[in-house]
Amino acid sequence: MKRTHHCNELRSEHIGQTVTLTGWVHSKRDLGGVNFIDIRDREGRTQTVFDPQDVPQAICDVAAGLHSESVIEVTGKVRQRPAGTNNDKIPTGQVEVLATELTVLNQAAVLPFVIDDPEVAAKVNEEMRLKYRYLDLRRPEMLRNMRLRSKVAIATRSYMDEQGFLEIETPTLFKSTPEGAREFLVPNRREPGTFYALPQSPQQFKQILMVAGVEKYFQLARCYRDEDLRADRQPEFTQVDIEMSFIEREDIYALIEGLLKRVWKAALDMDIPTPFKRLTFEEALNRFGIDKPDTRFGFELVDMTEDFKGSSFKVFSGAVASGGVVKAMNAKGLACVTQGQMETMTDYAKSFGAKGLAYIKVESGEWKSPIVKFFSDAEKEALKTKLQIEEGDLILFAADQWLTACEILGKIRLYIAEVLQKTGKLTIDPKRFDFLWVVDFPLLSFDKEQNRWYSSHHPFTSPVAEDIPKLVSEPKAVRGQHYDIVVNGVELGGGSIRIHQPDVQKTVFEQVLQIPPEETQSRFGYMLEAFKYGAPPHGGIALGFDRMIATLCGTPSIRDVIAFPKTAKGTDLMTDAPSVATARQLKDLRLEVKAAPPKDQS
RNA sequence: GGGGGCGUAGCUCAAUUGGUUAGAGCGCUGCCCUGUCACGGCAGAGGUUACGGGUUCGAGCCCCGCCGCUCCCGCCA
Repeated sequence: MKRTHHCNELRSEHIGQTVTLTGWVHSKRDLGGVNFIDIRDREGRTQTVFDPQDVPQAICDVAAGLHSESVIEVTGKVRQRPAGTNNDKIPTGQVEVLATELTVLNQAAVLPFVIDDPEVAAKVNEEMRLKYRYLDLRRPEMLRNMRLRSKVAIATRSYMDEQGFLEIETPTLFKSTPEGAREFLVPNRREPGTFYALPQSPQQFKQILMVAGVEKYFQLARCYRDEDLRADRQPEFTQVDIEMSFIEREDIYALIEGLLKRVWKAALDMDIPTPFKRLTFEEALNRFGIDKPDTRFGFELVDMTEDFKGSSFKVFSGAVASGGVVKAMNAKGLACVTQGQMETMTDYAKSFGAKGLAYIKVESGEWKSPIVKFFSDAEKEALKTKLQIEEGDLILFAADQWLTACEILGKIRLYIAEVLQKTGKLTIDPKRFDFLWVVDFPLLSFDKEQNRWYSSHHPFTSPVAEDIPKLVSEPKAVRGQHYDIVVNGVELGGGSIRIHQPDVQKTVFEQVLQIPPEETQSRFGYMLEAFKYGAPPHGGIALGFDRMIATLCGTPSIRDVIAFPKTAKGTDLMTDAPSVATARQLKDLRLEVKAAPPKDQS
């Protein structure tokens, strides 16, 4: 190509030069005689002029017939724009290119949707944007996201390299380990009836790399999980996967704080303060009702258990009597909620397992509530003091087992913040990033349905050393050496110090998680084996790369930061994947499909 | 697996309580226009109201089903 400059390059100092630009027809203004065409490439845009007084009519005619988004090559002389016609909106607005030659490299058909007007384009249905992803990605907003993603990937690599880490790739055709997330299976043609699985993460390989003496590993790893999707979940996604040997939790905190500092600087030119705050799991739940608190606004939860344990309001005292708690939250200034909004909130709370949502509205100096008549003066006084109740407040309650009560109010807290933001009563600075570590998670959680303990994080998480004796006798009390990194209520990542002693690992698998020994052997035998031959103490972390980019870009959906994302049902609207396999393919794999073929949709 | 929202012209949206020929802006086509940059002006084309049933004298609107997109719960060690 003869391109001499990109479309965001020409300035006054180029006046007089003959240049060639290539790019897309961004917009066209045909004034009957003179014709202006803004040519755009990924860097920006430049105005070109087709004036019949200066160029042959034939060229002007071709220019006049161009559709938006056609690809052209324009050669001409850079000149100062006539006085009063500068365009301050674009950096090249001082000059224009007087075209002398025009080549149409690709005449574009009429577009399915406009992409030159950012406001209109931003409203286009996502279905349309996904089907014509190549058009959507041409929008400057999307291009910016892709650029930022690239910058962050490179900053990550350079930081990790400086810290002495090796970037090592691990297989994506892996062994099926049917625990945790559902896996994508890949049939093995060489031995029909056997399957690979796509890894949910490189967890086991990175630990093996530690046994292999790598000491410091990282990878921008693609991970696959066949679970239902959300705005922040895709069936395939990218993790910044990290593992180190001979370290403790503090080493990981310092490493990641340094990495995020570098990333925020590279992406947003922001200096984020370190070290980050730390919250225990218990404190996070107690104050915010969630293990990934958004600390950019108040409405913290308050414990009222002691004050209501003897209450004549049986819903509260009953909950305490059966080992539960009473939690309250002051939604400052929200007494104005309508009955309808209150019902919506109650339904919302019920969807998380609440039996109801008790409340007090403080209006005209009065406590308006169906339950306040059951409260003693002492109870009212306790509420007033602990919750700092004032005129116009709305108090919400949850009385249940500790975790449930906290989580219900935690969800309501987020819901309220969202409502207040929409109505403009709460403003959060978009440039504010509240980082924090959540630590001291319980190693195990109990599954009531299956009547057994399962790993809160994963079965390789090391218990806090002094808790190891309690593994079998008192599983509930064992703390894990697990940590999560959280920003603005988004779980950016999590990790742990791992178990490196085969006997402890075996105890966890067989005695705590009660996986039968033969199953342990077939699924994790190679790890237990590897740990026999000199496994260093090690630990690591994985950061959700897509979520991190989405946070940096200020978008709630990771689809906006993935070039070719899938829909909520896991389909690719551009290529129409997944699709049926041919009879020949199935025969090779010795697979028979029993499901009815999908219905054609119109 | 469950719940909510949406689906009307190429795009974004209207369409009173179920009532005449389903409208607007942008885009598109044609004509006019020599300094625009969201250029402007005139004219025009464009609809199986996602799809399939039903109720009704009459359905974009009500009911049932179905497909797609989306948000949430479950799920995501």
